[in-house]
Amino acid sequence: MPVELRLPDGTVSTQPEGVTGLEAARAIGPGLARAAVAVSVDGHLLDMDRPITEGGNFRVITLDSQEGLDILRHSSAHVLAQAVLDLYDGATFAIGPPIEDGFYYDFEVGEPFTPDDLERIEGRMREIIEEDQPFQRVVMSREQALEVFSDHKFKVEIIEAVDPSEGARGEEVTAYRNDGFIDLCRGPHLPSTGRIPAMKLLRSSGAYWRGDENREQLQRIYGTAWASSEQLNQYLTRIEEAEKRDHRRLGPQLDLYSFPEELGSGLAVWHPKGGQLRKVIEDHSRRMHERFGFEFVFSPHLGKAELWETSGHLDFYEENMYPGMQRGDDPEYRVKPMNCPFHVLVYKSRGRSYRDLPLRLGELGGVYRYEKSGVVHGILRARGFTQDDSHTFCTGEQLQDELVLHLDFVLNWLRDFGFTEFEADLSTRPEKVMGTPQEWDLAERALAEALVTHGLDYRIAEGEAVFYGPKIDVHIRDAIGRRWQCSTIQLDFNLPERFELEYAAPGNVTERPYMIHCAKAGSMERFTGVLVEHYAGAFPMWLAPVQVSIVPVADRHEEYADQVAERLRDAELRVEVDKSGDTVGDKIRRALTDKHPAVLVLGDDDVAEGTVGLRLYGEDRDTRGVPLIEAANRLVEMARRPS
RNA sequence: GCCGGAGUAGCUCAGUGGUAGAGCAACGGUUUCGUAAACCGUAGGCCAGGGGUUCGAUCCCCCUCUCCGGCUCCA
Repeated sequence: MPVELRLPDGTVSTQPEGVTGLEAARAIGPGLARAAVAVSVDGHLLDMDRPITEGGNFRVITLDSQEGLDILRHSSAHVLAQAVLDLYDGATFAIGPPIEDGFYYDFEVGEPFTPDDLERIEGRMREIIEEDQPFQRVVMSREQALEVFSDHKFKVEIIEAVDPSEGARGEEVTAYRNDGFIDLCRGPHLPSTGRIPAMKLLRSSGAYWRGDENREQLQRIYGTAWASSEQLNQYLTRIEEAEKRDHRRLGPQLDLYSFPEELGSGLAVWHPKGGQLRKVIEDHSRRMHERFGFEFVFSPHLGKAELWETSGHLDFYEENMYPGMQRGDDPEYRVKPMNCPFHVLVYKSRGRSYRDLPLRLGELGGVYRYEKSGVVHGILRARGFTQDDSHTFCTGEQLQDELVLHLDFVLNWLRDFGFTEFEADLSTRPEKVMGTPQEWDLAERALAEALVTHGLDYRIAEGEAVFYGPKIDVHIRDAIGRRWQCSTIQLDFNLPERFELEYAAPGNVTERPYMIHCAKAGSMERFTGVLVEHYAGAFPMWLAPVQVSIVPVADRHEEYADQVAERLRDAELRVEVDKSGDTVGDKIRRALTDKHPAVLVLGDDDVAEGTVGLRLYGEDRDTRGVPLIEAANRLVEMARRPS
């Protein structure tokens, strides 16, 4: 019986039963058939030489699509494993999936790989690609597979983990063979190794088997593969560009902050320009908090260990806390890793009535967490940082509206800083929890509704919530498409319980309030670091530490430059006058490399006419003879902060 | 915390088992200049820290600290 293949344009291609993907593609066009790496029937990907037995929606997969690239990278990972097994006696292999922009493969070998090893392996891979070995799909029983892979313990573990209850297929295992190499794999693969157009190994590192730090540490090799060497080069350039945005490089370069070795790992000092930047961000945070009905509180950096026992942090968070400190017979104290217990104490400072609720308490609170030494990463992951933290106490009836308000706050906040793409995760109940199933249902539903109210796309992270309540994490995409987690809205059934929080409900019934933790920027340090990378250091004018650089052409223009500066400072602009003895070109170059949004060049004509030469960052031309008033108005307009 | 790599002037980097080098920045002088680097000069170093091997260590070995790439974790 012939199979009917519905092409993406709606036409139907009727083919004999058992037609291969390659033949079907050829029927559409020989060029397409040459470019094809796999076909898709009703969403199922098949190798080019697999017979098609049932019709459906048919697509030819080429390297122009993400699916095609995934196949390319998966096949590249196989070639990587093949090369490693060829070159290293006793090496065994674990898993090797395609990932964003590339692939990796995990190995167990005697010695970790060195950069020289990578070169050798890449050389062997090129030979395999040159030999154009066909990938052959092999179907075998579990028993056969266990036999074939008996020397490879990780493969055996994978085969044994295949759930036989998954219908008839559960007893079958597929693998792909090329030359003497065979690897377990669902496929599909490229028709042959020669179909890998461009590939490069990037680095090696350690990685735990199954991501479990208690299990074997394997050696992972990362690589990338692309449809052409142009695309590969573009990708490598993109990596370089991303490196130039690195906040650890740009921050010190722009004199924002630094990480003195004497200070300690994960700790930064903020320089005046970084301080200015943070002040603008934090001022905006305070204004927004007030606008959304939050009240500011302050709390100390440490508190009695007993407080952290009551809050439960010493049970579930101690490994992230700095050790206790104690003097003589005084009680032990702990530096705070979170602000919540303090805000709870504010709540408890007097009896509360339903009329007090919702009570929204906010603080830019400095916290300290003992991060594992391998994870600190500039100001994106520090040991001391400042949360724009808030804790809202409300009744059950208020919960829904409060969540909507918090999410509204978060999104407004992020938009003000130029982020437009958001993705949310809704983390739901894990196995062990505080709170009743009814409470969790209520809370998860309330969070989901808040997300829907804002028309925000979200993913449900099943079972990923912490034990004390479900939460929403909001992720942003930056200018070059990277995803960052900043904001979080977290419900808490635990602390109100542990601290026995209460309020008097109407009719003088005692009730327990709900509690919502919320961070908008997350940490001021991380958020600032993300902004540095997002804008590559060239901040929008309202954020820029120096908004206007004034460049007098010669010494005799300095007096006028001071006058202009004063005029602009009166208009609340942040202005610097460059009085170094350097040439005009040099001074302009410095202002531009420091990424100042505006440069005013002042010479004889300007002194005579009361004008300025205006040059804006990102524009490679300048405008001469702009009247000072006009320039000032324009700059003030550009520097306006989001209201 | 784990695996690997690295640490030389403020920054970017050369360098060698035998007294430490460049460019930029800094400082001094000359230049006073109209849109991305004027010229001359000066100074700057416990070669991350500590131990060892050696006649001699910045270089070789060990430990510690810090950073980088990952894993795990995460604001």
